[in-house]
Amino acid sequence: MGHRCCTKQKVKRGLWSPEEDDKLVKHITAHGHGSWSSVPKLAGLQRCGKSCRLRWINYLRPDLKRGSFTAEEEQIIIDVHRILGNRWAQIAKHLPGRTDNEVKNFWNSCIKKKLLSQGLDPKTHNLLSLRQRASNKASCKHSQQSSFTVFNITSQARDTNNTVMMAAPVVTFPDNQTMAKQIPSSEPPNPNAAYAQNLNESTIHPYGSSLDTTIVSSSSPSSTSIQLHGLGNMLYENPCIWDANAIVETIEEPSAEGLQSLQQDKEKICQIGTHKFDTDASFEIEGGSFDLGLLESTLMSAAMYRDLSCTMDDFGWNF
DNA sequence: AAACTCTTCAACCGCAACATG
DNA sequence: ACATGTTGCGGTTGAAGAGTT
Repeated sequence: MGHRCCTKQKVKRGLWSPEEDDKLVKHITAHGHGSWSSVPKLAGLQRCGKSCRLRWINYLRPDLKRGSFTAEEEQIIIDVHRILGNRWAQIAKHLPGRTDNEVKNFWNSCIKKKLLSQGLDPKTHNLLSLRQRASNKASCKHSQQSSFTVFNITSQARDTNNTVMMAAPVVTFPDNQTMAKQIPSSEPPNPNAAYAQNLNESTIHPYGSSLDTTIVSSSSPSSTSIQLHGLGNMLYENPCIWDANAIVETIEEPSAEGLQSLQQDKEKICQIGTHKFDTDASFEIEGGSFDLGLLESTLMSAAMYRDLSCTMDDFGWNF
């Protein structure tokens, strides 16, 4: 069964031969593609227009970048995917010379596995529950890591005096300290309302991190304030993480040594270089210097993965 | 060396949105 | 308003090559 556009004609399918490529390139270079449905006839090809279009876009276009993806490109894909999900065409727009098909294939063959091996759900970028991770581990040959990054902030931020630029540390926890608990969802039906509510009210717990992060203001689209609290909230009052898909699991009370270690982490985070922040300090993240890595760990994974596609479109990705 | 399994990625499929008459 | 054609997209398939037994 061929495409609807070419059911009347006899068309060739499958891989393209160099001769066919040559015909297509010559035709489009000389005349442009115009209406794709007319291209096969004009170019002397026994293909349907759809197939010609695909071949040109994914393989023959002169502006295509060939070869493996760089680490930088990979990071862009991960970051943008975290926000947009499987919108390959949108993601590809952030990678000059790459096609949606290429990005999709790279995701499915490489990045997906990499995230799984790090204990992250490739759909949501949240941490997998213990059960999910266990089942994944059984099928993943390369998941021998004893710890993984759960909170990776690379953004620049200013302290309350608006003077000090900081780079927050990466905080990792060993596997045996990872736990997840689902907050019972009483989600309003309107995703925009849910998003607004999350931004304005909800407390986000970067799972496994010693930071308790609260969005305290979102009045301006170009800036977001994030407040850092102490550990106690997370560990005792609301020991939980937003995770729409997670299986509910019990959180064990931390041991005395664990608490001490967490307190040390807390102090480390508040002590950046020579500058010491109050543990309840607020940091304002400017839109211009807002790194996707921050988005990753705070806003998105926690608040937005509830099918907020309409909100995503309004996000205005202007790199 | 042969058989089998796994991985990659080009190409296909079906659907939705849009354009045109 | 409707029918038809075109374009673009995301999910899926399967051939080919690489790796393993």
